[in-house]
Amino acid sequence: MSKKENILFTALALFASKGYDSTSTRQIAVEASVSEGLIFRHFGSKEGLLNAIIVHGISISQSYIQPILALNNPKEVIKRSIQLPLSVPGEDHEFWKLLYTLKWQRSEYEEGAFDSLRQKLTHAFRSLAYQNPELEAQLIEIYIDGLATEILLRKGDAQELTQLILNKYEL
Amino acid sequence: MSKKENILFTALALFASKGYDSTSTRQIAVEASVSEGLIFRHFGSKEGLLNAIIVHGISISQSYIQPILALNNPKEVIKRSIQLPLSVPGEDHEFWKLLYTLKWQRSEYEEGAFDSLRQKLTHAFRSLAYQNPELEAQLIEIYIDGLATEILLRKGDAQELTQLILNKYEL
DNA sequence: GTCTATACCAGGATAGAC
DNA sequence: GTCTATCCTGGTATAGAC
Repeated sequence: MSKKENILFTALALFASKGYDSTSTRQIAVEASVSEGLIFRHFGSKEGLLNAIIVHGISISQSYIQPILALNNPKEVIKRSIQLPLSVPGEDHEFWKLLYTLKWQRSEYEEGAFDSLRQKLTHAFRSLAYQNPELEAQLIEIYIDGLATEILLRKGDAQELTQLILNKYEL
Repeated sequence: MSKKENILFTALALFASKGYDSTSTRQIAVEASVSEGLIFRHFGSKEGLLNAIIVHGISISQSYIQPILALNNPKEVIKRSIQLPLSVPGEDHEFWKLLYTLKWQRSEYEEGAFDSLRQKLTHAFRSLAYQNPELEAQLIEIYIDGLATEILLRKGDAQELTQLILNKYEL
């Protein structure tokens, strides 16, 4: 791993656990075993470092949204969407925790990452003749957020909860 | 309004909009038109100020949870719980936004405010003979969080979404 | 690409007068 | 209770050498 990557992943871990503002570049440098100056050489500013993390994370997250977008069976789309939080690998949890934190802290980061998924869900509900496909899709997003909160914040096992929700849709 | 209260409400507004860490005591002092020293006289530290805000807010929030705890009809308990986010008066929105932000930022603040409500909901579902009352109660909490997010963060009108959820329980 | 040294500012907090 | 003035630390960021 290059020092640049090293800085990026160290910063991600610290931002996720203590928050962006209360993590100092000093600390990132120490934990990553690099000089503080190097952070600024590579990323320009602390904010630049944060952006690099987001960009990297978004591209990773596409990798588990893409497969759902490719599905044809509407029931399968709904099912896989609900299972999404459970299917995110542990190594990506830090990134998602950071993103959820930022969402509340700095509205700029309210994520468009899920826009395409919402559209897909809307279509799925429409083809299943639900009365209000848009709202139903929004509700699935609420489930995703809720399950993510359970997993990321309370470190709970969301398996049962996921199953309960799937049952409600007879999936 | 005393200067002390003035500091408290000004800080609440700033913390809610920009986050705790990136709001300086300097700024609070300016916006509240008091000297910076006064903040520390009254609250000891910036952290102390935050605590005062939380304590004040928690006591307010009891005022809309209490009425639900007093209900006897289980269906009514569920209904009113789901309507909770919609029923929170606009003037309390800032406080809730702050609390949701802190929840992700500093786990200490993961709120026990709703513990009693969760118990009440569990009983309600049990008396309605639901298979898994605990999980069902947890799901209602997810609805509450989701609706709160819609209202507080996206400033959306959660009326339709609330109705959709109520329909699912035939309420 | 990387480190060392350092500038410079803003943060929280305190002292002392009124 | 309140203000003014001030301290000190630690934050981000830059310069210059290797």
